Amino acid sequence: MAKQELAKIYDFKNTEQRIYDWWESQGYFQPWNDPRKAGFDPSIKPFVIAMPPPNITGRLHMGHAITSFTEDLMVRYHRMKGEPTLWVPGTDHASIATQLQVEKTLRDEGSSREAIGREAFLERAWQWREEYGRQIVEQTRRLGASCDWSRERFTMDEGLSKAVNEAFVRLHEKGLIYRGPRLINWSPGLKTAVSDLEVEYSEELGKLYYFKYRIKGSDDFIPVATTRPETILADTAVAVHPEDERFAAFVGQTALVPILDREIPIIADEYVDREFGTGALKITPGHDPNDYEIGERHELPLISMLDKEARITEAGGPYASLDRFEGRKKLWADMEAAGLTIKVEDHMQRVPRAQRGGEIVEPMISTQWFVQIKPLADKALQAVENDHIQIVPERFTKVYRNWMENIEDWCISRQLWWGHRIPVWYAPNGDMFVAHDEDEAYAKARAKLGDEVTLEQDPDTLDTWFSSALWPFSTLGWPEQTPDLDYFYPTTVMETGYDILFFWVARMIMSGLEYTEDIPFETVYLHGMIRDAEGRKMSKTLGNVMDPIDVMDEYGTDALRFTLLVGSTPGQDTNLSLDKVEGNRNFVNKLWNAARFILGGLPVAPKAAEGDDLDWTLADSWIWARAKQVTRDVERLFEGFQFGEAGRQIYDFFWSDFADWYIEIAKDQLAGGGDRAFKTAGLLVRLMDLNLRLLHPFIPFVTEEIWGQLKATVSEGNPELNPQEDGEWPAALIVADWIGPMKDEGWEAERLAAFEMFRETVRSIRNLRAEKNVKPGAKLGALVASQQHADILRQEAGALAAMAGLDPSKLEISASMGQKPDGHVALVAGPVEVYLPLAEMVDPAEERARLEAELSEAREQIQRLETLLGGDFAKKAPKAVVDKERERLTEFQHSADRIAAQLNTIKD
RNA sequence: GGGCGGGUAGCUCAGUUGGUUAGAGCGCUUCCCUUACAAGGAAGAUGUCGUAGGUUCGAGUCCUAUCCCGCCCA
Repeated sequence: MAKQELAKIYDFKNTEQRIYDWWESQGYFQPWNDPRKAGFDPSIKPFVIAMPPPNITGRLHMGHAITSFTEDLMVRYHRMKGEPTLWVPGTDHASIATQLQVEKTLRDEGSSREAIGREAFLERAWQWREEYGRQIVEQTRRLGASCDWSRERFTMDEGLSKAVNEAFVRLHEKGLIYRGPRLINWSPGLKTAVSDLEVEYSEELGKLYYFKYRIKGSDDFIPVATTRPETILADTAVAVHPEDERFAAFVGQTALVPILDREIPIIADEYVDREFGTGALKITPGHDPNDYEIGERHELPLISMLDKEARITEAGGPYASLDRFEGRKKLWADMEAAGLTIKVEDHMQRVPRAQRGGEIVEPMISTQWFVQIKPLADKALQAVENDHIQIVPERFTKVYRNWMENIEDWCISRQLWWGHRIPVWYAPNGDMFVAHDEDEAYAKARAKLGDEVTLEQDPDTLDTWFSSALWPFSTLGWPEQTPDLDYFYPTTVMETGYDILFFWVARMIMSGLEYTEDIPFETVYLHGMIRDAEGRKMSKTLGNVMDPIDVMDEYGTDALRFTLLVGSTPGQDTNLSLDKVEGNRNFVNKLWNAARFILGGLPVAPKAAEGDDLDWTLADSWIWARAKQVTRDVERLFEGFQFGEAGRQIYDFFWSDFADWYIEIAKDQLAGGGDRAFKTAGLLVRLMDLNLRLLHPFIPFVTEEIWGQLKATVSEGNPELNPQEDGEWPAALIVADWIGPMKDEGWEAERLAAFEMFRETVRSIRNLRAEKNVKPGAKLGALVASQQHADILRQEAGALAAMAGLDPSKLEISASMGQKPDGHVALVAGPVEVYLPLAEMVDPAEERARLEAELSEAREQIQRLETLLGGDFAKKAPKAVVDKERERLTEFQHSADRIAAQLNTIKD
C-alpha cells in the first residue's frame, strides 16, 4: 500500500471493499497449515469454526451480523496467535422457508407448485438459491468475515446430500429410524408435518365450551368442558379423576357422543384435573397429545376426523368436508338445538401455532419417519456432563440437560418438495428399500423381487435440521475420510444464538457422536438476541427492524461490529440503537485521527538518535506499563470468552489514556526535537501498532488501513522507528502477531502511581481554572510544592505546564513552600500543593468556603478511616488491604494539614 | 407448575475470585472551532446498586425470603 495524505475523516466507503478484496486475494482467509498445501504438518492443532449457515431466503439480519462478527473476532484472534485457522462458510437450503418463498413468487405469477409439478418447481427453487445464495454471500463479505470461501458449502451440495443419505441409512440399519403412524403436529397451511420444536404456543383468549355427555340408558349426563368442541366428533372416552366422588358412579358406564350417538366408555385416570372445567374430560386420542397418552394407557381406539387440509373427514358423519372452524360452529349449533349445551365462557388458552406461517397446528395421526432419539440423546448428554463439550455461558448446560432428559422421538419427514428426498424406495408390493441412492435401491430390490421390479422413491423430504445436524463434519467431506476431515475435525468452537440450542446445537452433538464417534466441537459459545433500543424484539409488524446492511452503509462496518461486540455479554440479549453505533463510528474516527497525528509528525521527527539512549519520561513509562496491563486483561478476558469486556478495556486504554494523555504529553516531548523527540516518536509508533493489533479482531477494516499506512510511512521515512521485534514488518495486520500478555518487570507500580499523582495535579489546576473562568489560552504562572514528588515534578515540568496551561518560565517547583505567597489561590491535590497567581480573582470569602469544604471532606474521610482502622478490620483483613487504607489515612491527614494551613493564611 | 436471566446515574448498559469513596456511552450544565480529531477538547452535576433479612472485619458481588420485567420448558 502506498503512503498518502490521510483524510480528516475516515472514509470507510472507500476502504472496506478494497481491504477485503486484498485480504482475500492474498489468501489470508485460508489456514496457513493446510492439508491441501505443500509442507503440511498434521501435528499442529488448528482453530476451526463451522459458520452457522444462513438460510437462503433473503437478507442477513442483525442475528447473522453478531454471529459473523463474534466468529470473525475469534478467528482473527487465533489467526494472529499463529494458529492454523479455518472458518468454513456456507448456506442452508431451509426447506420450509424457501419453499414458501418460491411458492409465493409462483402465486404472484398466477401459478402454483402443483400446477408446474415437482421437477419444474425444484428448478425454480434452485434458481432462487442461485440468486439469494449469492446475495447472502456478498452480504457476509461486507461484514468482514475472514472465512475460507474456497471451502464454501451449501446443505444441498452433492457431497452434503450424500452425507444426509449416509446418515439416514446408518440410523436405519441400527434400527434408530422407523416409519409409522403417530400423533404428530400437522400444519394445514404448509400441508406438512412439523416437529415439536417447530410449534410455538401463544396465550390467546378463546372459549371454554361446557356441554352434556349423555349416559347410555339413563336421562343422566356428565358435564364436560372443552376448548375445541369440533373434536367431540373423534372422542373415544370420557375421563374423570379416580378419586372424584362427583363422578365415581359413572365410571364403567357408557356415554353417547353428541349428535353422532357413538358409544364410548367412561374411564378413570389420574391425569384428569378435577379443578379444571367441570372436572370431567373428553378424550380425543387422535387429536391431542395428552389424550393420546391416556388412550394408550386405556387401549382406546384412535379416530382421525381431520384431513390434510384440516377439513372434517367421514368420521365426522354429517359434518364431513367442513373446515375445522366451520365444523365447530355447526356442531355447536346443532348441540344447542338438541339441548346438549350448558354454557360458553371466555378462557385463556395455549394455542399451538406453526413457527413458520403462524397458523394453528393440528395434532393428528399421520404416518411419518421418526428418529428414535433416546440412545442419541444419552450420549449427547454425557458428552456435556463429562466436560468433553463446554457450553458458554455455563448456565445453558442446565437447559441442555433438561431438554435432553425429556426428549421425544424426532419426526423428520416433511411433505415438502425442496429438501433432501428421503432415501427410501417402495416396490409395488409395499416392500421398502433404504439405500444410499437409486441404483443401490434397485440392486437390493432386484435381488429380492426380480429384475422386473419398479420402484417409487418416498415423495417426502427430510427436516432441514437433519442435514444441518451434520454441518460440522459434512462440510469437511464426511462420510469420506478426507484430509480436511482428518485434520480440522472435531472443530473448535460452535458459536450461535441460544435460540437454536435445541434445534441445532443439540442435534449436531447427537449426530457428531453417532456418525463420527467424536464430539463435533469442543466449545459451544452462545450469544444473545439483538433487540431494538427499548429491548423489544425486532419484527416487521412493529417496524423496528434494523438492517445491518443499512447501518453499515451509514456508519461503516467497523462501527456496527464494535457496537455489537462490545455491547454484548455472552448469552445475554443486547439492545441496539443507532446512537451507540454513532458513538462507535466516532471511536473509529478517533483512532483514525490519532494515526493522522502520529503519521503526520513522522516526516519532521528526527530520523535517528544522536547521543546515548535517553531514559523514558514519566509519561513514557506510564503508558507502557498501562499497555502491559491491558494486554494481560485482554488475554484473560479473551480466554474467558468475555469479548465485550476486552473491547471496552482496549477502548478505554486507547481513548482515555493513550489519546487524552499520552499523545497530548507527547506533543510537548516532540516539540523540543532531538533525541527526546526521536524516542517519543518511536514510542508513539509502537503504541499505535499495539493498539491496532489489539483492536483488529474488533474493527478489522480501519485497523488494517491505518496499519498499512503506518508500515509504509515508517519503513520508507523512519526505518529506525520500526517497532517490530525482529525488524521485519508482517505482510498485513490480519496476519501480524497477536500481542499476548506482557509481564511486569517490577518498576511499573511506582510509575503508575507517580503518573496518577501527576494527572491529579493537572486535573486540580484545570478544575480551578474552569471555576475561576480563566481563559483557556491564558498561561498561568504557578508555585508547586510537594515533599515527596518535587523531583519527579521538576523532571516533568514541561509536561505539567503543557497539560495544565502553565507558563513554563513562571513555574516553580519545590519540596516545600517556605512562605505562603500573597495574591495566590491555593489548592491541594493529594500530596501536592499548588498556588496560582490569580490575585485579581481572589475573593477571600469564596476561597475560605472552598477550602473549608475541602477540609471537611478530608476530615470526614479521616474520621471514616480511623473508625475503620480502629475496628476488627485492622485485625482480620489481609495486611495489604489494611496497609492500603492506612496509607490513605496518612494522605488525608497530610491534605487536611495543608488545607488548614492555607486557611490560616487567607486574609479576611 | 419447573427452570433461567434481568432489575445499578435521566436512558442503554459494564462491573474478574467479596476489599471498603460504584464505572462507561448517550443525554444534561459551563467553557473552548488550541496547528490529529467539533464525529473533537476541558471542567462539572447525577446513584437508598428492586425490597427485607442474613453471613462477614467488609456485600452491587455470597445465602434466604419477597416483588416486578423477560425468556425457555411442561
